[in-house]
Amino acid sequence: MNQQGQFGAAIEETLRVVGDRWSILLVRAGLRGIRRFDDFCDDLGIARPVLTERLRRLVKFGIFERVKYQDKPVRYEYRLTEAGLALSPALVALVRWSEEYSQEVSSETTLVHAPCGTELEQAFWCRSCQTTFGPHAVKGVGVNGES
Amino acid sequence: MNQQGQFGAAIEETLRVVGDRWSILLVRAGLRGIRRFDDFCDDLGIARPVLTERLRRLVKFGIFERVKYQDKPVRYEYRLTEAGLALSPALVALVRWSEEYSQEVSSETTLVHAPCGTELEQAFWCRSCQTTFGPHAVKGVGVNGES
DNA sequence: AGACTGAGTTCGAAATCCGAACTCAGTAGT
DNA sequence: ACTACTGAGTTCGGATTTCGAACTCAGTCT
Repeated sequence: MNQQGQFGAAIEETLRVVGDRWSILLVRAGLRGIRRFDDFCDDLGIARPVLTERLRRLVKFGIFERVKYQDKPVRYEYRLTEAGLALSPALVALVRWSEEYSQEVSSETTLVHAPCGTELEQAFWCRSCQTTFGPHAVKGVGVNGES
Repeated sequence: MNQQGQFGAAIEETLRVVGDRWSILLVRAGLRGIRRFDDFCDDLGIARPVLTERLRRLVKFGIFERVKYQDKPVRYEYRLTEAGLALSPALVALVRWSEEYSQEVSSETTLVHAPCGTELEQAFWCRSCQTTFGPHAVKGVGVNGES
């Protein structure tokens, strides 16, 4: 009871991993260099039991890894894996969206192209055509279409 | 009790809107052409009371609009607004991620550039430099140091 | 009249989330 | 050697969300 269109079941799967209120925030914290349990806790204001469970799950799905960083009292920290870092385009997309469309306050920060400082735009890139294009030109292959 | 880094409070704000288990799925369903209450319900398997509440909130935040499409028995449907459509880069980023990194099954579908059928890549575009670039060249972002 | 549609509501049970306090191993200070 | 402190978690009871199933309500179809 759930036929998927061209966007595929892929998203559902992804959201099963990072689709809750905290996981993406944890990834963002990871990108900001946060690694220790208590720091995640303080930074996000997440309840400890929830943090425990969430980190455990993210480790299981290969987004964070639990690394021992000290022996004396054994202590572990959580680092983003390559897969975790690879979520940054999604984070950036969300930031861009809020800059553009969110009615709320915020957004003192803007994302820019580091070398030149120009505000970045997000686009899809076709290697064959050597062009950028927007969402309307995206199609999913493997399944039958419908508009 | 929550100092945000250079990724800004923007994400938090966005996640306050679409950061639950269903909202992004609803947007995706919207992109697939789904508009009616019962269709969302059947397609996603979401519980009706939750769907009611979620749609209401998404309307409030300008992602969907509630449109009367019939008078006799008054009936409304939900359509994505421009702001809603603008979430698609984020969706695409998530799909791309799952294609690349998700260990689970799935992913018979790949996203392509409609005109030519080439698998798409996602990139940031600098209007000044006329180039595309990846997440590493994004600044204002808190990916300070570390590989 | 009776059955059906479509957009919701209402309900009680089940799963999640929360904050606050506690554990446990080891370290630092006196 | 006693006390205080760290850091990564657990354990608790209570509050919030979610769930599925059944119900409502207006109008239509046969």
